[in-house]
Amino acid sequence: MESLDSFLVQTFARNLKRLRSKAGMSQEELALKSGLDRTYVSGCERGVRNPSLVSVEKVASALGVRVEELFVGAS
Amino acid sequence: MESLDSFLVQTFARNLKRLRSKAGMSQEELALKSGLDRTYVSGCERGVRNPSLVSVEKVASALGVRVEELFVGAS
DNA sequence: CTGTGACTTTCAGTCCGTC
DNA sequence: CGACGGACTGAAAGTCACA
Repeated sequence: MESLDSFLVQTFARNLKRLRSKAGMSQEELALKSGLDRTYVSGCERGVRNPSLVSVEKVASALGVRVEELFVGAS
Repeated sequence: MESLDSFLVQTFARNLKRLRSKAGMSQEELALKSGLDRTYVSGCERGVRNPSLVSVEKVASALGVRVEELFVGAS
């Protein structure tokens, strides 16, 4: 699948990957904790998914970070 | 329609309304500038819509604010 | 452990209105 | 000007087998 050309989506993707790694979690663990599918998390990190706020909230909660953290670098 | 029970959606709703008012724009003007539908903007402000990141990016751009501003108060 | 294509179901997002 | 409803279309949500 092709990655989306939205700057916000790509920023979210990078931060998600960064924060998940920092937390020492695998995509699979994050998926489990957030109640999302492993392949969906994968798609979000690659910037090929355009998640809704409800999905954003789920991963932020699972990572134990504030939502703003997932958007750092978005101007 | 019923309002969503997502904290992030409600936070976004409040901030959107606040920032739009501050900018002195009507919902219709914001809709036009962002390329979204008038009724959709209304739904977002009432917290009955669950926007995607692409839509969030559109309204932030139209309002001339950083994305983080739309999530102020979300912990 | 992660990427990916294909797929079905649900809902984001539009457009027509009324009050 | 804004809340709200109905009907619609395209895209997001959610899942799977396989690389």
